[in-house]
Amino acid sequence: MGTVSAGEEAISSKSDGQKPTINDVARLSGVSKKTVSRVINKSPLLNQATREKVEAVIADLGYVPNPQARALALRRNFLIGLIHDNPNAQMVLGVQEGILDTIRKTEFALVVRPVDRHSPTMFDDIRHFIEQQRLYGVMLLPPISENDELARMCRDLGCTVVRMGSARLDDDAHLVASNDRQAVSEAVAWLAELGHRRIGFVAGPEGFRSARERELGFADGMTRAGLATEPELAARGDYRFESGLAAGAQLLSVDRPPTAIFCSNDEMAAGVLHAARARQIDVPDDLSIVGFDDTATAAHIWPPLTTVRWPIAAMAQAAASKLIDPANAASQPSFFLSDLVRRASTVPPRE
Amino acid sequence: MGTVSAGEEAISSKSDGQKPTINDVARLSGVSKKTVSRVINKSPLLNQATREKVEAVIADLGYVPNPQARALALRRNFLIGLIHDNPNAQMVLGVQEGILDTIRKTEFALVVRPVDRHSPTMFDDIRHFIEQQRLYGVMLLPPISENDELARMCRDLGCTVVRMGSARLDDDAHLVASNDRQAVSEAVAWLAELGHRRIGFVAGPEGFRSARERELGFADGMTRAGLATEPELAARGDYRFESGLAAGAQLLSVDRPPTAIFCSNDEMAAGVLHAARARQIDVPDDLSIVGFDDTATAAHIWPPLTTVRWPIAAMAQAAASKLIDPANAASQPSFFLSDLVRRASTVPPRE
DNA sequence: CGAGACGTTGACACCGGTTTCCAATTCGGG
DNA sequence: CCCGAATTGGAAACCGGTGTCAACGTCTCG
Repeated sequence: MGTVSAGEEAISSKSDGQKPTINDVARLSGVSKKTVSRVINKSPLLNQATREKVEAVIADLGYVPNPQARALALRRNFLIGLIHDNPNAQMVLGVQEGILDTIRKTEFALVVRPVDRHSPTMFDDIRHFIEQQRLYGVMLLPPISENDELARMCRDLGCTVVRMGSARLDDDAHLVASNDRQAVSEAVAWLAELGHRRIGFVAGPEGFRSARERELGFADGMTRAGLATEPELAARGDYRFESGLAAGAQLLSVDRPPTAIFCSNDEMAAGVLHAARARQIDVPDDLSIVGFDDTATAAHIWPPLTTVRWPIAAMAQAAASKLIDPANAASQPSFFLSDLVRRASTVPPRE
Repeated sequence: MGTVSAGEEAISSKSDGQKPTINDVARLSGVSKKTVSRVINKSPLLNQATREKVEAVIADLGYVPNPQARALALRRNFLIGLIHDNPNAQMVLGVQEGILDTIRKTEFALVVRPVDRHSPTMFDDIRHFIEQQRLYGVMLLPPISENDELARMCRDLGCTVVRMGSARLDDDAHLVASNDRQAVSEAVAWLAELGHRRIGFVAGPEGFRSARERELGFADGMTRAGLATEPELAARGDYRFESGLAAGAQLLSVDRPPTAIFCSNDEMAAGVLHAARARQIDVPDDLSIVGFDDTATAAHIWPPLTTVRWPIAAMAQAAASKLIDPANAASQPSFFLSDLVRRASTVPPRE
C-alpha cells in the first residue's frame, strides 16, 4: 500500500490468475486479516461501517475462503461421509439429495463411499476413508447401519455418526428410523380389510434388522386381524429378485395357496409376480401382492405394486441436521412414519 | 509429559487424544519433518535405513497425513466432484462406484452434487460448489454434460472437466462416451433379423444429445435393414414412464400398428408395455419391445426387456483416470461399446 | 479532567504439511 | 591425506485461514 497511484490501483484486483486470499481482501480494504476473518465469520463485535467496507471488497474480488485452510486452523473440517452398501439405488440417491438439501446453504460437502459388506477389508477400508479424509461425521445407511461395531469404530475415530435404520439402533441424537414394523402391520390390515384370509409372507434375509422388523410387523398385523400365521405360508428371501422368484414358487405350490402375499421388499415382490405369472396365476385377480420400499420398479411393473413408501428425503434431511449440528441433534425427529401406497396389485380375493 | 519414565516415554505415542502429526513422527524417529515428508512422498533420494525407520514409526503411530494441510501447502486439493441431474439412479450409482474403484488407492475423494437442470440458479450453484470446495476436477453426467457453457465455466474456475455422454462432446482427454447411435442401429438390426418389418420408434426429448443419437441410430438401422421409416410409427417422449404410456397409446392406435417398438429408454419401454397391456395386445407375441439402459426395471418387468446396456463402470473408471491424471488422460479409452441384452420381450412377429 | 469501561482493531503465533536454501556428512579420486 | 562432488538432514518461510491478547480510541462517570 506504499504506492500512491490514486484510488484505481487500490481497488483493482490482483489479476495474477490466482484466487484472492484473505490477505488480498485485507490489503485492499485497508484492514487486518483478523478483521476480514471476523467479517467472514459474522463476528458480532465489529463496526458496521468496517463490515460493509470489507464486504464490498469481498464481493468485488469474488473472494471465497479456502476451506482447506479453514479446516486446518479450526482443527475440524466440513466433510461428511455417506457410507453405504445398498442394493437400492433410488434410496441411496434419495438420501444423497436429502442430505444435500440440508447442507446446501452451509459449507459442508458430502463425500460418498460405497462399500462391500462382504469384503473382509471393509472395516479397514472405512477406517482408512475416515482417517484419510478427516471426516467430520458419517452417515450410515442400512444394512450396514445395523452394525454396532462399525458405528463404534467410526466414533472412536472421532466422527459423529448418524445411523439410518428401521428400528431403534441408537439414541435419538444419532438415529433416524422408519417404523417398518408398524407400516407392515398396516399393510397387512389393508389386505385383511380387502377380505384376504390366507396371507403369505416373504421375509428378508436373516440378520437384517429391517427384515426382522418387517417380520414382527407381519405377525402384529395378522394377530390384530385375528388371522393365524401358518408356517407353510412363510418363505424367506435375500431381498433380491431371484429369491422372490423362488419364494413365490414355494408359496404358490402348497395345497391351499395364499390369496395375497406380503413381500419384505419390492424386488422380491417382482419375483413373486413372475412366479405367479409362470404358473398362470393372475395378479391381482388370483393373487394380491404387496411390496416394500416403493422403488421405481414397483410403479412400472404390471400390475403396479401396492407397496410401503418411507419418507427418505425427510429422513435424510433430519439425519444431516443431526450430523452437522450435534447440539440440536436430539431436537430433530428420529422416527418417521411410512405410507402405504395403494396400487392395482391388491384387490379383494376372488368370489 | 514432565514425568521421567525412562526410554518408554520417547517411544510411546502421544496418547493425548489428538491425531499424530508429522512432527510427532519426526520427533519419535529422530529425524526432521522434511525427512518424514520425503518418506511420505516417496522421494528417491533417501537413505533406505532412514526410510524404514520412519516407516516403522508411522505404522506404529498409525499416522495419516492431514489432507487439508497438504492441500494448503501444495496449493491443490484432492477432491473431485460428481455433478449430475439424472433421473436414472442406477446409472448415477454405477458411476459413483466406478469412480471409487479408480480412486480407492489414491488420496482423492469423491464429493457429489445433484443439481436441478431447470433451476435458474443452477450455474451459480455449481460455481459456488466448485469455488467453495476448491475442487480439483469435476465429472459431468448426461444430460447436463451436454451443456458446453457449463463445461466452459467449470474450466474457467480452474477445474479439469471430464464429460460423460453419448457422442463426441469434447476432445478425447475430457470425454468418455458410449456409442448410442451404433448400439441402437444394432438393436434395430436384431428386430429386423427376427423378421419385423413395421418397427415403431419412441424418441427421447428434443434437445438431449442422447435422444438425438438414438434417433440417428434408429434411422441407420432401418436404412441398413432396407426398411422405410414411416412418420406414423414414430412418437416422442421425455424419457419418463408416463410419456412412454402416451407414446405407446399413440403408436398402437394407428391402422396398421407396428409389430415391434424401439424405445429410447427403459422407463418409456415400460410405459409402452403398459399401453399394450391396456389394449389387450400381448407382449411379446403381438408386440416386441426394446428398451435402452438396462435398468433394474428392465429385468424385473414382465416380460423381461430386451435392452441396450452400456458399460457404466468401465466408463466411469476411465473418466476418473482422466480426471486424476490429466497427463495420461488421452491414453485412456474414450469410446465404449454397448451390448444388446436379449430377453423375452423380443420374439419373431406373429404371422 | 482523569480514570475506568467498553467496543473495535491489529500483531503475532499457530494449525500440519511442503519447499527453499544451506550446512553437514559421506564418499571417491588424485 | 586432502579436496570437491554427491548425498542427506535441518532451519525457516510459506500456504490461508483462526485464536489469543494487547492496544487503541471513545464514552461515561466520579
